Amino acid sequence: MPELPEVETIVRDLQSLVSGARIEDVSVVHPDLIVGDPAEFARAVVDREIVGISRRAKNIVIDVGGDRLVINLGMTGRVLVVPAEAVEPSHLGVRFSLADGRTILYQDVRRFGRLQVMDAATWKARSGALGIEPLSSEFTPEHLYRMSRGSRSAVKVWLMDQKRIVGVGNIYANEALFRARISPRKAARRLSRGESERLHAAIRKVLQESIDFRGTTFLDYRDAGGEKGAFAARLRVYDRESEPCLTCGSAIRRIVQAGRSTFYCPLCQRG
DNA sequence: AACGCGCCCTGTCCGC
DNA sequence: TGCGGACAGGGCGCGT
Repeated sequence: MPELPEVETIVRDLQSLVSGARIEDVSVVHPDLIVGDPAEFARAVVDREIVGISRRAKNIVIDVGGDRLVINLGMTGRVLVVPAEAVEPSHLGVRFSLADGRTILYQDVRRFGRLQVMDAATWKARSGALGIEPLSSEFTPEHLYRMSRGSRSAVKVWLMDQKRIVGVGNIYANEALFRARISPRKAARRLSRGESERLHAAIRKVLQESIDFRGTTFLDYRDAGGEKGAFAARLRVYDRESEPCLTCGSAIRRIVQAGRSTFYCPLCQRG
């Protein structure tokens, strides 16, 4: 479900809500969500303090005093901070009871998400295998241009590969290509320097704008307080099949690439 | 080695 | 009203 802006929003929420909190108890309701042994997972986080919270790609990374609790939300995962008396939601996966009485809930209807505890060195290696952060200063137009050389994949599919650029999923791949006026079918290696520059700028702009609006709620996404993001109203092509292009009025088209829906304007995004 | 596909799972919506 | 099929912010493991 969540792409970079949604995960970033949750991480910032968690930073203000639970930094410094102590985890007093853990109960794993759905063991299939845990990578590794669930009992070991519970032991590794109980009686630990939440020292820091950060985002890497689409992962929430919680420093529990050396070890890292890494949460990937899959399609429908939510991390919710709730008061002691709160009614628990359906599809509860993991419950973290805090010493102050509040609870952090991991909820996931489809259970595509995963939670894992690992030591800092293991996490460092895992993180190193992921692609570049698109909002970092290391990510430049030149970087995008060079990475795309040699890839025969359609640029839309290429953009979603987390080993290259992280955090861009189906919604923002569609939106960035529309803003850059590039056809989603174009082979990545055929991007010109000018197109690489436009795409680089469009990726950063759409991700940053969405963060400013606390992410896109298409169906399931909620922030750590259970609220929807407001960016859905600002999407220009995603889920707008047959509706008029906001630039030229042409009907937005939907095609399928690598099993995922692609939305684009056939006029604004030619060649 | 890069790339495409099927699969993991539940819920919702649409057409018949 | 019921039922089958398609589809939904992701990612892994497989085959070629």
